[in-house]
Amino acid sequence: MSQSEQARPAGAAIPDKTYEPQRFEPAWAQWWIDNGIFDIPAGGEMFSLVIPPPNVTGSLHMGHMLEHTEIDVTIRWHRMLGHATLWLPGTDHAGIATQMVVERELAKEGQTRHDLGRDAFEQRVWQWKEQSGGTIKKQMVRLGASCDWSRERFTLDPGLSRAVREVFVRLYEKGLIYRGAYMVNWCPRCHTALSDLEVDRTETDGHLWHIRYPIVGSDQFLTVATTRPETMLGDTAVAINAADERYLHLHGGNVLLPVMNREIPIICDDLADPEFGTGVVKVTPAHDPNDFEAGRRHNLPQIRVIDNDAKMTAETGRFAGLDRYEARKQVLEALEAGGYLEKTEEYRLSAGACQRCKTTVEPLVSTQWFARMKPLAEPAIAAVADGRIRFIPENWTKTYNEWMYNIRDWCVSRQLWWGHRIPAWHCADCGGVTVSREDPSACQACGSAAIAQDTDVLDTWFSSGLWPFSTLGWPDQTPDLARFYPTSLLITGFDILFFWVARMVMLGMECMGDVPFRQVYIHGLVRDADKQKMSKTKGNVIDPLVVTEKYGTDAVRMTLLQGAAPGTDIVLTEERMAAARAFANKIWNAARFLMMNMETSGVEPWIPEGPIGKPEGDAMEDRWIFSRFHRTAESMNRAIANFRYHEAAQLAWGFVWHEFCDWYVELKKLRFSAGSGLNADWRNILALFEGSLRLLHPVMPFLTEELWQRLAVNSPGRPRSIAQARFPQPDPQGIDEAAEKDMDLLQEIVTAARNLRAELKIDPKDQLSATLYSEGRALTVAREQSAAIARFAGLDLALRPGHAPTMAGAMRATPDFELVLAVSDTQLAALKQRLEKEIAQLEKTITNSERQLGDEKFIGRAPDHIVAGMREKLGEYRAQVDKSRQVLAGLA
RNA sequence: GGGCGCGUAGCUCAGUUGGUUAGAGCGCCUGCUUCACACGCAGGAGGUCACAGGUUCGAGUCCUGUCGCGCCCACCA
Repeated sequence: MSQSEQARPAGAAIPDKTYEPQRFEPAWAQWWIDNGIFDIPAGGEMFSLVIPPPNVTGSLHMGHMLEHTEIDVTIRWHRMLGHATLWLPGTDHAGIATQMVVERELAKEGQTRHDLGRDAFEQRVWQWKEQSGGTIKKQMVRLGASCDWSRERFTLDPGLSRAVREVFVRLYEKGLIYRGAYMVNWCPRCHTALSDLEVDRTETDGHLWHIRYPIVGSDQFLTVATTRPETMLGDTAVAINAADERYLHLHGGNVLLPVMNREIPIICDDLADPEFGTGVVKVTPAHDPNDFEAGRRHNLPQIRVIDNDAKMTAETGRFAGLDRYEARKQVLEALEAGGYLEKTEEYRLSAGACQRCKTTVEPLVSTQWFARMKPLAEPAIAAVADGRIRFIPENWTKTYNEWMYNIRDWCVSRQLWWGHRIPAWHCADCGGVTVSREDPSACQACGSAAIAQDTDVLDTWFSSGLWPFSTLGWPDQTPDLARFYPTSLLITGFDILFFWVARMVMLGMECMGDVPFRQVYIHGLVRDADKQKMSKTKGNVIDPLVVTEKYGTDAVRMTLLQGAAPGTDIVLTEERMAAARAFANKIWNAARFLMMNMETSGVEPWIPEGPIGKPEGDAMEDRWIFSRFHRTAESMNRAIANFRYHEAAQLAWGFVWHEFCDWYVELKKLRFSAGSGLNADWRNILALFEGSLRLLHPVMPFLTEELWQRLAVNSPGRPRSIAQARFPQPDPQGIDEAAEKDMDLLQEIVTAARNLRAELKIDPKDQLSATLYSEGRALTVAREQSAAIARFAGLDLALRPGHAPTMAGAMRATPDFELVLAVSDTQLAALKQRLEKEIAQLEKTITNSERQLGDEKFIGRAPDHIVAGMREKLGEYRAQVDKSRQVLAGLA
């Protein structure tokens, strides 16, 4: 017997009194894996999904847990439908993010990556990766993720790196990757270029400075407005609009750049908007994307005035070496001193910040590698347009299209050390570039051996863009690739729709000639009780490990799913988790109760073989619960298929608690008897309970496995795990409308009686006589269920056809029946007394309220809400006293 | 500047193509240690479905507008 076999609970033992998920969840998590429960069968309908690989930057947060729970529900459901189901797990090296984390670690030791050198630093990051990747795997296992760990992948695995290299070379050969000096977003802290997506726009308060540029050969000047005066040092023109008659005569002339004392031309360009500011704009081709374009249109020189550290370059003369913000100050002082500063306005401006380190990015011209996107976007647009890929919720299609239609080239090179090294070699002799699948030994162009590999690495999303096929063995034609690509479904967050989803579609179409997935379900964000996004900096994160330890994994999963309505965010609170734990506890105790009764009845743990159809025998409660079971199964299958997880969770919850436990088990209590053995009652109960566990299994895998194993212990033909059992499918044969109607009547009779008793404040222990009048089916139901009515409603019921002779006080009327309680003299007296006392007290309160509300001083001085509140209360007292008087009158 | 979404019970949210009396969980009130469960049982209060129009036999659900809130995209100094 293996260690994990031993870790299983002891057979059929009746569950302990308290539900303590911590005692069995970790054991089952490990047992599933050790026993190959998630192994994929050789044949059958295929269902595949690749995980959105978490970054190896640390551990998993609630967003991951939500995502993994949704994935796991879908995966377990498909597995239980008998499909060959693959959930491929893995992690992303997350270039810039991980490098930053490790650099921070180094900083604590007073070191930089440069102190270590590239190789040693990479080793260091690998160490970190091993640790973080291990933590992530451990967490996923603990959360019950039913993935196939034998297929676990990492974006820097040799196989995946080969795929990256293959794609890079292919795209390069097709002219879809090029290298050149263009305007990029540069992070002066991370020291790397960034793609547009990696720049967050944030609005800040700033200024708009109006600067006078003297016109050469005149005593006039042109006033330009800028938010970044320090860049003027690199101006190589000023622009006016060709349609702007105010300045048109100046076209072709020059202005003298203040401070720098350089003559620069006045050009006509649409860059200048006559409506904005003065209608004249300075042109700094080296430091602004628009100016860069304008500069190319007019062949303007680019003067680099800010370097990679965001310090001023030698080009700026006396400002050289200054930080960009210090330079701004000093440039402004110089302008002021020279009388060039016309005015300063308050201005709201948006600046780009590095997504990772929040440093303000510097737009500058830099030689980088770019991927041409338009040709890749076209097939990606078509794939969605013609329905080969479907977004759920559908409106994400629009967002996707919007981005695809306006796509711009993608800067794929990063000046980092952690990532896939760009497979390009530069020749020291001829300057030629050799891009190759195999490491070259000589320059392709001139044959020189003096070549060195490009020092840049690729954007981390380049490799994750290949994830759906690189993980399956591509570029080799592996059996997995043939079997599982295209994948069936992707479940991910909208925050990486462009970063990842869009790129997977483009690269999948390009490399595989087919879509990477057929459906994309976009889930919401996990928020805290104040609807705030969870973030480490805000300190409002709920740690999955902490709450799963506290409430149990099943309860947290249930809570997440209950909130997971498509298109909405998930508000996660501890109250909800506590409620979900109560639900788990309820099931636990139902199982405990059943097993205790099985013992006294002499019933061995047992689960039926084959699907659930109709009940044995013709007891109403059996026919009813089977019917409700099939309807629930039908709805749940549909809900999960349509990603309506909240609905699936609610259906399971409502059925198990409010139908199975509240009514069915209560009704069955009337039929338990010692030594009865495995009779029809038990076979029906156990079939339904076991079926309910299967319904619930995708949502609450641990609890259901734990209880199922206890029930299934002596059933030889069973699967090893409930995870391998079939998910319940509705059987029309089991639908019984007559039983449902009868049950409705029984519930109405019982509820009416309970309601009356509560209203008349009759002691729950008092058994009452009552008469039920009806012209229909209610009499039959009441006769057949008289034992249940006696127990649930405390009524000894007499049955009469027709209607009640008088409208007595203790009566409840429905369209189907009238129920009249016989209240005995002593009860009546007690009731009268209680009512009279209540009325007297109420009248006293009412008198006091009326006196106070009649006092003008009080009305005048007391705050309005107090007065209003008191008036409202008075109304309530009056209504209550009226009701009590009526009841009293009815009883008299 | 474009695009998307939200505003339903005290709180957090469901309510898929418009259809009989708008639901859940929590919270609140009342009563119950009923032999599985007080992480429980039973009963109850609480909603002009943001506002104003419109379409319809019928609107929380569709249309228009207003107000409030959030998110995404965008090269205007």
